Amino acid sequence: MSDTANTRPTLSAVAARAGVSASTASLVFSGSGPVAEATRERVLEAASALGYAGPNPTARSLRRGRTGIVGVVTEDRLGDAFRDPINLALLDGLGDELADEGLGLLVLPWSPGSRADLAAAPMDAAVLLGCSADLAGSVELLRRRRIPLIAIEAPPLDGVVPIDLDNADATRRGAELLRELGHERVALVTLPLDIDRLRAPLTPEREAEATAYTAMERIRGAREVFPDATGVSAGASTVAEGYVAGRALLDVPGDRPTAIIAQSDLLAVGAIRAAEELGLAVPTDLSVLGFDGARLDGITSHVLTTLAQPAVEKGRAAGRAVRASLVGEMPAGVALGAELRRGETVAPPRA
Amino acid sequence: MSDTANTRPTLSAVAARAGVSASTASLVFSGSGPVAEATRERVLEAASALGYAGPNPTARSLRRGRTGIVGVVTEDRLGDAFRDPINLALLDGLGDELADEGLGLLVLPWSPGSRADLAAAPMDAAVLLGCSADLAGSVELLRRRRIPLIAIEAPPLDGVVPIDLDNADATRRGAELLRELGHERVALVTLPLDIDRLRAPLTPEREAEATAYTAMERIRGAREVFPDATGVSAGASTVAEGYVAGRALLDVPGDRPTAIIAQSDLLAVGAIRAAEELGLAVPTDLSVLGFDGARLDGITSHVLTTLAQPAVEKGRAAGRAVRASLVGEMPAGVALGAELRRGETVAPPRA
DNA sequence: TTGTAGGCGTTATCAC
DNA sequence: GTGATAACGCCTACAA
Repeated sequence: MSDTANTRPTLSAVAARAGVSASTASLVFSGSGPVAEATRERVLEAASALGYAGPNPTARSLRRGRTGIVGVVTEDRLGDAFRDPINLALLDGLGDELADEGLGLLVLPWSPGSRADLAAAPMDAAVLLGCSADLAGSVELLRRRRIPLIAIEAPPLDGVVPIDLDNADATRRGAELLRELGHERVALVTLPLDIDRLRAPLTPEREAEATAYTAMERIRGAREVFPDATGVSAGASTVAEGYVAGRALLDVPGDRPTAIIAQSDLLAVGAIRAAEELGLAVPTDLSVLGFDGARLDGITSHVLTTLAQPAVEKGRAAGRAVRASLVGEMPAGVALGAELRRGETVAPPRA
Repeated sequence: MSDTANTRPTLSAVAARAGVSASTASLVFSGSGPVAEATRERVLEAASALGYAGPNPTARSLRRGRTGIVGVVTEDRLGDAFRDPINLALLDGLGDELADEGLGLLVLPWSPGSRADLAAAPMDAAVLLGCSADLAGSVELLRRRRIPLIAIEAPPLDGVVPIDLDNADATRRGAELLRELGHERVALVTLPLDIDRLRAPLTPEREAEATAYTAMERIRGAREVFPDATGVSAGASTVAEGYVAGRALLDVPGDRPTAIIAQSDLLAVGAIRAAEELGLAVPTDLSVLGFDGARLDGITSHVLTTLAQPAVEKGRAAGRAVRASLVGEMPAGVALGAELRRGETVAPPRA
């Protein structure tokens, strides 16, 4: 048994066995330079004899100054971040765009529960996903590392490339539709306002302390049309939470809202279920507006009237920005738009 | 402006500025060794003056022989792999278990569409996720790299630590329940049989060439009770696919099956919808058995009779196996069991 | 076409 | 407590 049996073979071991120098062997594997056919074969033979699996990625990274890894920072536990269909679509787009470059995704949860060590994670660039103001700390850290930063729907941050959605404007357009139909009492079901994800009525105090950028932008857009609109914040973007929120808004004495602006389609579906359980027909007794426009497997509902966002394209745009920043460019930010898609869940209020 | 303005500062730059040696500065950051308080402060001061963000992760990895990264190899595009609630739960468990150790997850899709470069990805261990026989090639590669391998529900592979579920036995127990109730014509709706994910009737030929281990094990378990059972394979584990499969099985002339064994809850829900659309009541006209037992947000259905599997625990077990293998142990495999959970979707066949 | 030399940024070891 | 030295495994000028 040879003495190299137990330790990973190195390039020089292979070179030695093949009777060439390490640099020549290196050329065989990197392909960046001419090597005589005979030499190449001897090297490959030595490699397979030794069980050499190719250059050590870490050493190569150090030498080249590139890891081939892109970090994806999420504000949830892994599973939760990926439970949102919009994030999944985004991930598809991002993954596609990066896979071509041989870049891998390193998932970095940055939530109160478990937070990855952003200081120690090897990466060439990072995409900030469920962005809120709470991210400021992590951004600071990554910036010191001089890691190019791409943020999806985040408040403007110095030196961070924004991939934005017109959350406020899109919501405003949706709200205008409701107003044109004659609605006046409109309630909101929002995404979580911060990492505490408290499920509770909106209050000026809570809004003042909110950190979730997307949620706040959508609220802002709604208020441009219905300045006094209030409502409840959900604990997550799920049908179950939408249902709870819907009950809270609809199962009340006195005047109910005639329309609900939900900040995601899942929340909208939940609200609709709450309404129907209370004997309210959608859209005759209650109009419901959603947000996202992603296909929801297995969740039956009316055809939602919703603000459809280009989620896959968001991911692609982020991927392109990552690639640009890796070749030293400072990529321009991207602003994407959501589109009002007319379904069957809004109508004039009952006379 | 100093001449170090444009390049990432290094540990020795910091050391130089603080007037100490690199090794001493290193101790300040790694904390592994005694450093005089005054020295420490001077070093930290120099670091912040230079904008040093801590030791370069790649260099550290090279030196320490550890990257702090665990690869997760999936057989789908990212988005698709994470669309399955079972995988999400598993990821939660795995992430939890690894986060404590400061280990990050590097997602490596290994599908015909986009396959990560398993030879070049830095990692200390890998978890094989949507495992099928097609993985053999990638396993071979990773094994040559001497990377500890943990496989979730995979066919036995030399040197790979298995985290198994009793797919065959659990399905058999479910099938036995159906037989005891008096069912004789039982049809299967299976998970995809291979990476082609063809949606089509089961045939001996297709089964012979199938590579998806979990699907085949569950088929095997069903056949222990209903040796002649046949059915259709779905193109994915979704309600939509379950619906299509259900139509194919139920919307036929002649004797319909009186029971369906679906290989996931999503498929089961789809099959139930197909049945009801055809005017068949569940469970009176048709019994449906699911698999998984995960909570499905927003997907309303009967309370499923299903084989509930410990998905989070699967992830945790994999995480523990990873940790063990990183300290040089060869972890024992783990065998987990699914439990028959009686819901309201099975009943005796109509007389 | 091949080899030599040097360094990527750290940290472990061992002296002092 | 601190510092010199070497090594982790590879790649790339440059020289031969």
